[in-house]
Amino acid sequence: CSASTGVAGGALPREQKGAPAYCKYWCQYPDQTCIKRTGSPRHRLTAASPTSGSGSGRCAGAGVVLMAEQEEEEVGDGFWEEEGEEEEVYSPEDLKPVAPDTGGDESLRATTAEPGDQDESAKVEGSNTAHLFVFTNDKAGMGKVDKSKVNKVVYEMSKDSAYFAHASSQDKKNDKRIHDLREKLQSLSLSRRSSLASEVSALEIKLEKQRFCRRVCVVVDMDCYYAAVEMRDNPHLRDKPMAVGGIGMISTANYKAREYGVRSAMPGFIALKLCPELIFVRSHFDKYKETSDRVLTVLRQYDPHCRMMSLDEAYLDLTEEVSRRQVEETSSKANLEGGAQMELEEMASRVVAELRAKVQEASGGLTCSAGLAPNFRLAKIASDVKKPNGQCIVPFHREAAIAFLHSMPVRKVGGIGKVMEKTLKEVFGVETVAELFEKRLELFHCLTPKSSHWLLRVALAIHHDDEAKAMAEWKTAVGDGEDAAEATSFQSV
DNA sequence: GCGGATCAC
DNA sequence: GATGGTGATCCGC
Repeated sequence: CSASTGVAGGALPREQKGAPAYCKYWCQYPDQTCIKRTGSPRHRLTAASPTSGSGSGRCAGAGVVLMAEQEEEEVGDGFWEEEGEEEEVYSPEDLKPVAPDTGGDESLRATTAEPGDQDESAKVEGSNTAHLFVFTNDKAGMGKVDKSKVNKVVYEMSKDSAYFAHASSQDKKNDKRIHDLREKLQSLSLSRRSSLASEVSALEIKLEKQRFCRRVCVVVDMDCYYAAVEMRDNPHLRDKPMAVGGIGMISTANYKAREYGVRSAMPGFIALKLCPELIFVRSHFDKYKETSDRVLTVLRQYDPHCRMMSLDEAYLDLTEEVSRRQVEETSSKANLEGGAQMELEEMASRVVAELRAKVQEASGGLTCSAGLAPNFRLAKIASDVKKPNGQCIVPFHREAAIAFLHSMPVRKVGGIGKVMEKTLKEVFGVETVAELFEKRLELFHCLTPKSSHWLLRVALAIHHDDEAKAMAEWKTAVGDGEDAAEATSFQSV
């Protein structure tokens, strides 16, 4: 899971969407196993300048708002833990606590309310800087960490550096964009709003037709992978705070280290300040690769086309495997009783639990976490929910998918990074996906059509290309009879 | 097509 | 003292 790669061994970016078919980096799988299955392009979103009419086409001025379109991984590591097999069927209550900014840190609770001008005023020395760092967003397994304390240390160690100066200057530019967007937002008239309302609702209906809920998408993510491999090979490291990487940058930290707030993508010298007894281990990519290959062998038994996104993360489509087992189960049970088919959720969970056990065996005891959902965007997010060594399933119907996603902070969505997170929060007051949906008219007013469309799909828990294709395949596989009628019933609102 | 920005790992 | 390296994509020019 986590692993930022820079440090030792030299620069090893993970494979991204839309990459060439042959991954020339760490995961050298010539047969394309290392690229993501759905190569949808990212796009970047721009705010229309207040002066230029938004409408179609170009808009001069203003800046970038976001990039998007992918079901990318949260860098979510979990902490190392050998026991505690967990399995989770998602239900709304369970996820409530996951919601946005529950953990302390009032400093981040910014100036959302008044859309006026507090441009330069907010120079309150260090109070508001956590968002400048990638590694300050919350991660699995760091619940007990005193975030404000960590943020303070990070700030103290950084404030005079060139890095910080650069980050601040970038942030300032973004503040300007935020300011422009706020102005744009204020220009939203009632009549404009009502025309947007009909436009957007028509779009929702169209998107809804792309929904397909019967695909079993699974994201498997190894728990703090590099650190886990190192601890497997050096068991005495297990009860000590340890990080893979160096003084410059940390790839992965074990759970002991995370108790101190140490995490991936954090510079080692800051980590050392947070945890003076931290042990640094240099990375051994050959071992990670070798173990990863063994894991891949297991995964291919379940989906021969499974894709490794990196050494520690894989995307599988288990639709066929689960369906096959359902049939098996039904026919064997039919001899005894009337044999109702086992629920899709139940069978999928069972298959994934089995898969994870095999992964653990094949990797010499490493644990992984998994997310199951009707599309990969959701599965990716779900894979982080029960980390470490657990799995989370989003039931295969529309309401569950939406409820699950709506409970999430927008930052959990692949493609929304720290810049977009701040923009959404400060311009629209949006922190969760539910709020994203509530503010869809405002978004359509202020952002480019492309941006708004993408965000609407996110808010509806639809992953378009992905699902449309899967649905088409499913329909043909199933034939055109009544089953096809059933297929359409799944997409109905 | 380039430069800048964002996101991902 | 000090904050990785790389690919992909998109926008504005």
